[in-house]
Amino acid sequence: MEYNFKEIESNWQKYWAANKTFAAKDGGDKPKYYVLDMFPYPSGAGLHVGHPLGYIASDIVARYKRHKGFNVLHPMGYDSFGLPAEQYAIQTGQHPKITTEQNIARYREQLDKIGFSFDWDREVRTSNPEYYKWTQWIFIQIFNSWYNKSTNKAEPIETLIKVFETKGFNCKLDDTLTGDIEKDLEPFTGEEWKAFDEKKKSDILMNFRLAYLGESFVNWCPQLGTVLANDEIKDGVSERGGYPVERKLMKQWSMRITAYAQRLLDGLDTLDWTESLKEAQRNWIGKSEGTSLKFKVQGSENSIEVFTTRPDTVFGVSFVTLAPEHELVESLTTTENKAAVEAYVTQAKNRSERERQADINKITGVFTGSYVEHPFTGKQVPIWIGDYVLAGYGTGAVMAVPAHDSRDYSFAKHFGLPILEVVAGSTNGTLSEVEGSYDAKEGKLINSDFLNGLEVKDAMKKAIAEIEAKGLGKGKVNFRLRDAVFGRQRYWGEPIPVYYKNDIPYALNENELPLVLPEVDKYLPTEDGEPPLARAAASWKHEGKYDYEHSTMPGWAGSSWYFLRYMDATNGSEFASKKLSDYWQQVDLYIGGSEHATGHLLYVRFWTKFLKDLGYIAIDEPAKKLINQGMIGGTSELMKQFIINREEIEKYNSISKEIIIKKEGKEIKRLDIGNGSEHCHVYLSIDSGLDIEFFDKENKSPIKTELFQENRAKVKYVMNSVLNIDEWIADEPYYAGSILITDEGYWTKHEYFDFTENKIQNISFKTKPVVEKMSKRWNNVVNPDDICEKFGADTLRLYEMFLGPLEQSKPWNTNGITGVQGFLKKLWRLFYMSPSGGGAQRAGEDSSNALNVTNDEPTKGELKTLHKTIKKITEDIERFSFNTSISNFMICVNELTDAKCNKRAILEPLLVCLSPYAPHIAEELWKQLGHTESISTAAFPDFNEAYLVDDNVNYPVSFNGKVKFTLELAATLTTQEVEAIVRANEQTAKYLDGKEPKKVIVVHKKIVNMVV
RNA sequence: GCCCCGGUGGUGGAAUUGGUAGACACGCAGGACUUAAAAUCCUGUGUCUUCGCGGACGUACGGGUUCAAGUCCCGUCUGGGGUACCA
Repeated sequence: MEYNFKEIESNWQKYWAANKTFAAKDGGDKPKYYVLDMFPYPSGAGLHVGHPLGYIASDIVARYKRHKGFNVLHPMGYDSFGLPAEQYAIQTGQHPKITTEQNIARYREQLDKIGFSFDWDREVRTSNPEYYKWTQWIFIQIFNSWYNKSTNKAEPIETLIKVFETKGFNCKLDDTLTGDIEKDLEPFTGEEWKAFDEKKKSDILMNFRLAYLGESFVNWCPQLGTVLANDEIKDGVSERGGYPVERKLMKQWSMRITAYAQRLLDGLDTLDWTESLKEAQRNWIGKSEGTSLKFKVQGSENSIEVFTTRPDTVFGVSFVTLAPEHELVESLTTTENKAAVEAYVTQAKNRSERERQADINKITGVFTGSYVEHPFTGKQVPIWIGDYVLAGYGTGAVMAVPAHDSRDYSFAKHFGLPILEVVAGSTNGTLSEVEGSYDAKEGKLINSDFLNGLEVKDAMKKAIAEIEAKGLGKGKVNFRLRDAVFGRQRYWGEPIPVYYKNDIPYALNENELPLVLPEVDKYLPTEDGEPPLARAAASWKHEGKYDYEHSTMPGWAGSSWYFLRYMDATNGSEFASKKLSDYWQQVDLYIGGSEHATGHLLYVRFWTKFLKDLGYIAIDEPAKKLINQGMIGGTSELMKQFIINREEIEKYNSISKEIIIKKEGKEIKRLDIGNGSEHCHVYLSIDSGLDIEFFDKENKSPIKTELFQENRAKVKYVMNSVLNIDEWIADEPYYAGSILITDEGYWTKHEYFDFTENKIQNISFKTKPVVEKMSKRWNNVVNPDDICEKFGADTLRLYEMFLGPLEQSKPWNTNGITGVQGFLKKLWRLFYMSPSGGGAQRAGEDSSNALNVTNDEPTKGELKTLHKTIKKITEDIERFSFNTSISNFMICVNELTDAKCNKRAILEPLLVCLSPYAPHIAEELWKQLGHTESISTAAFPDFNEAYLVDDNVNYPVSFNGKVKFTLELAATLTTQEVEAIVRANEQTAKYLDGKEPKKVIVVHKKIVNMVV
């Protein structure tokens, strides 16, 4: 019987669905294991072959863990709110819900064909009101919470109100609250608080809420009509669509993720994530320790506070720089500098992110005309304004130490400001006119009064102590991490569950949820720039009269807690019951792309910590172990094409032409191509040495011919860089008029010829593979469906794993896939050996039609093969090395084929080992062996060391580290005995050449090395 | 610039703790079967050298540690990813 993967695969996919084979049980005796794939956004393009890479890996682990006796949760769902569906809705007027549903249906169809063991009963969609009800609910919890620095966790806002009522507020909380807007708060007493009106109370509390409405600079994208988070911008343009982004001051909903900065940083140490990913998060959080320091403005009551990480260099300050947006800019500017400063500030503020990035090396700035006093020397220090100082970081002002900071250095050089050296580094005290600054935190302090002679580290401590003692500032930690902008001026997202009464935002009550996304007539902003939700019917108001919030939540809202929803996907009264979240705990294995490093993976950690603080869940981190699967690139197949010179092509439109094929300058063939004005596609195999020339038949003159190499054949029709011409033409009749030429002959009008006009069977037309991004544009997109159709899902699964290590990026090509399919066929034949011949199929011999598996006792060799395989596969899965396990299966089947082994005692356990990788064929053969239950219920075979023990060891014998020959010796021999035997060996004598070895090293059961 | 990860045959890659470098697979060459093709099977395949036995070289490059280095250390080159006036 033939291995008929199509029938087998569709049968088993139906069986699994009908029997809910992979439904997870919520409890029981088995230990739990939670394997999760990163939430896919169902895009209109469907899945290409790169997407399922991680899903296959996680599916293997899920199936393996089931065999190992775990209760496995392996769910899948859709992050189904998002920009592309909305952009499509704007263009076509079709509701994004419809597009989204179609895309999901397509995704599902593709996923099903690959045979994943997802528990589809738990599917979630973020755009489903049953789901986003709880996203809104969590938002309300965050809104109703503040971060208590003394308990170091989030608490209900009521506890803060209690504090205000009893003690009031003395402004001392401000350095513990890291949001951008609480700075301006005035102190108040408990009595005063009680007397405040509701608006005032609301405004004050807004400074503490973890979800808050605040005015801040945002990344505004006019083309998309919305704000974007930092991680949604790449190179100064929007990640989706590539539109320019500008800075804009806006009132916005934000999340106070900065309150969690330290915990997000500390938590990384407890996670088994890749170092590079953790490093990316650390950089993004960007902790820096330093000190604040006040500089008194001369002739004014004001002082400028700066943040510095180098208090040791305070004696090297030669000027102070303010960000253009700094609040003191106006008051510090002297009359004579006013015009220049105003012009500069206006220009700097209007520069978009993109422009700032583009001329990063362009140094700009302006002098205010004012001075501060140096806090220690009392000398006057000029105040400058420069856009290299960011308003949003630290205090928006820096003390410039050009000798020891490269940015200050360039600024000083550009404007001719003094450079004062205070750390003797590599230049040893003679820097002044040397190129560049000395930024290293090493060396002894000079020219620095009480710091002189100290090492940088000690000088820092002493400087901070002195600054604090003088009341000029204090030690401080700063984070680069910004609060996350939460509002989006878009339609296709979760409505923010807030309404406004007398200009005060109120959260909805839980029983009012979900706040369902209203219908609108258009998905565009209104004429006066309000978000699309402002188009909702006039009746869409809270209690019929109060406006709802018009912005919606960002894409990351729904994905920040979805892993919890899978635990209890249909719960109507809670986001997930405590009982079930306690049972399922953390995700044990999370697989997804590294592009989520500073977005999703930071937000999901933030929300997890928040929910834990309020006692809703027991875990502090969402995923214990995380693997980033590598990107799959595309392989394009370039065709070598000859065309008429582009400038002259018009001229030859109606002239009858032919092409001349030349070999080593000599003409070997002429082919008539008629007088059509359409392009004649003339292609030459990439490995050919022939030359092609167009020829004008009417004027009997050659036509200027060019080589063109931009055309890409659809990769679907190319295997090992050989184009399947017949398939290609059948699918793309546009190319039917082409001429394809190789050294063996040519193809034209659906027939093959050699150069003497004889019809031939085929030619091997070669294309040139180049690695590019997988994209429709390059004709190199490969769909998993096509591969499943042609080779089967099991082959696809194995091949994706066989390509290389999961975490490594690699281009897709289908070259090796036949080897993987060959392996499955070979496995199949072990079960269907012809009773007469057995093993290797002789040429022309049919495989047996009946299953032919015996109950004979396996030999020692067969057992060794099996147990070696069990051992390796187990080790490989445990360390997520899937490519090597495929190799090991191949070795196993090769050995069993050589041994002509068709014994049940060997083949049965082998099937269980293989079933996580190639589940369909394993199920089918398992059933044929007489089992009535799914193979997924079988226990993973135990590996028995006893079968692997060899009687003999093949010792490589080396001389000075170079292996010369091997000796098979009994494993029981001691190292001394081995040495004696090797010394006595006649081959040894040859290499020793009569000399006595200086030293002999024998590593037991490993190697012998003689030093001569 | 800074941070992270890589560099092994014609190709994808293997070598888990320093112990026979190139497993497994593709491709290629030759052969078997076939009217032919497909499918399948067998043999060979790192480079150089030799008729052959064999020998020499070989994991980006240059050094080092070691009886022994793809693996550890130092320096250089190079590819990919992240990030960037964050004081």
